[in-house]
Amino acid sequence: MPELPDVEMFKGYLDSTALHKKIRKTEVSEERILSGVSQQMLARRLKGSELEETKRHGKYLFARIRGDGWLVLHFGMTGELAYYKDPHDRPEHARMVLRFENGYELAYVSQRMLGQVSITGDIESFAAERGLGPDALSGEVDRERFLEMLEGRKGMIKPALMNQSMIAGIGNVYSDEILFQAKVNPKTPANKLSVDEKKRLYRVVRRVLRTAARNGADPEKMPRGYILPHREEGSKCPVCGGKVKKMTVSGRTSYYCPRCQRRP
DNA sequence: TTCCATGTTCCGCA
DNA sequence: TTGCGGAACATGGA
Repeated sequence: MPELPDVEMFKGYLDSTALHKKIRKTEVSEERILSGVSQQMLARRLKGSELEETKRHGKYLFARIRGDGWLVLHFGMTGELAYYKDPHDRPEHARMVLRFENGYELAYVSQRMLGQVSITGDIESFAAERGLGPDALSGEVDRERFLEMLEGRKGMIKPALMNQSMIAGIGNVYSDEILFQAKVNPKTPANKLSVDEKKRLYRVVRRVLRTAARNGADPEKMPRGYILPHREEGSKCPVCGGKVKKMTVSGRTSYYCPRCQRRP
């Protein structure tokens, strides 16, 4: 699930639940999810402290630990957060649990464990180490910068949009939505896009991500005319009524409308 | 039983 | 150098 809009939703969730709560205990049931920090170190850093604010960069969520540093959460393909009062409600795949003084728990849930939890002193240097480009919704990515990024790229537009070192935050599902809204075929070489198409893509990237974030990244709440709720081969295109098709683009399943998104 | 899945990373190759 | 395809990671549902 977690692309930029989903992580934005997790951010709001953490903000409205676990912020400013004193941490009594940290439990990690799967050490594999930790990256660059031991269970003991993590527990020591968090104990008696609280999470004070959150930031998001691409698909990463950062929670500032009172005192020093940031807790880093990345959700992989199946991650999410859960805050609950009764430990019996602890989700099955809770890999890390913060237990607060008030008795509540915040769980980092990850069925497939493709995500990671770590600690960093500084978000900018963390992003630089991971080779993350600017966040797709940040002011850093203005139209000019976006056009420059696509300059000279010979590869297909879809993997370019999903390339986290170019822009951070767009994944498989939302790249499909963006290309559908912009009426661009996913396999179009980036350098074959007209200037108009590139400008349109820029506008659409922001509009789609903002809209999805505002609607809690819930496919059912997307505006009419979005392909997201129709990610199924043979499903009806919400714009032209034609059939949605499935194809593989650089190893990922893509849904698109051949009529609305013609090859150049 | 086999295939597939909203992410990332690494390798081989063009 | 850039970018693509495939594999790997790990788990479970259709």
